[in-house]
Amino acid sequence: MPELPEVETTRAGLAPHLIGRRITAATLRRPDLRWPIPSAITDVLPGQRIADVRRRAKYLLIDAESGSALLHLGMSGVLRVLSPEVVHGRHDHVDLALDSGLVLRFTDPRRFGCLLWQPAGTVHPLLADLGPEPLSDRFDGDYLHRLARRRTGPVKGFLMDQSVVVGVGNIYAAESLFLAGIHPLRPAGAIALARYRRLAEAVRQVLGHAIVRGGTTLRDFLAPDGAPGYFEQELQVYGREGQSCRRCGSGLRAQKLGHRATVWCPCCQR
DNA sequence: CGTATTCCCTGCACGC
DNA sequence: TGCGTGCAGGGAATAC
Repeated sequence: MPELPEVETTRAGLAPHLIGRRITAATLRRPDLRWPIPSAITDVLPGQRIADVRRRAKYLLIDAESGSALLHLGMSGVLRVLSPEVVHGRHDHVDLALDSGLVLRFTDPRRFGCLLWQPAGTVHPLLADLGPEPLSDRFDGDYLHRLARRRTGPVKGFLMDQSVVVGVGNIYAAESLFLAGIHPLRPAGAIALARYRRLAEAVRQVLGHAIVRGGTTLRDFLAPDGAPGYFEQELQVYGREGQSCRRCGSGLRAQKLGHRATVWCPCCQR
């Protein structure tokens, strides 16, 4: 389940294969993923050179001359650079052929991902209202504290709101709150500045560490080179319901928040 | 505006 | 062995 570190890992893995290459063809094996794939992908993109591969939030942008292909991996999306001789499977929905002779293949069994088009000089609506990058200078405890003022909902949901800060999904929200010692159900507006400073630092630390580790592998995420990440071995609370806290030994508690599993340590998180 | 809920989709783990 | 059920989850859309 790609969150920001997995997307960043994918970006870094793809970039050397893509930057400077020309796209020679686009093959769609179905017309849509989460949304219809725009005609520009087959009509405009082929023939263009890739200038850069960027990430914004959990989106990947493949910058070509007249615009960018905008990709989201959703829950189960994988991008790989392969020899075109590799036989495609049932969920290999899109191939972008490169002048290197290789293909960029987008696989997504659950089809929560998307492939869209952002014309040069425009910002796609999906990117228009996103919050700051968690690893940028715009994100810190003062910023979180200011934004949380009128929020009465649980801090976990606040932290996962992509208009507040991008890239923090269910796994890293749980881990960051554990590291900061904050109870995930505490109302966002009822947390002091000092604790938000701690939380912002925890988010940076957890995400930064996960990127270094190559992303968390759960179920169906693989990095572009096929090497699984192994951050999951270091998870403190996520997926550990009923087990004991690695720090204090207390039994970890769990509850549904919205539709998301939420796990915390009743002793370490207040 | 903020908050809670629903929905999209498939593969897998589970129980009988 | 096979079937049904529940679950996983990003985030847009919807309803208050």
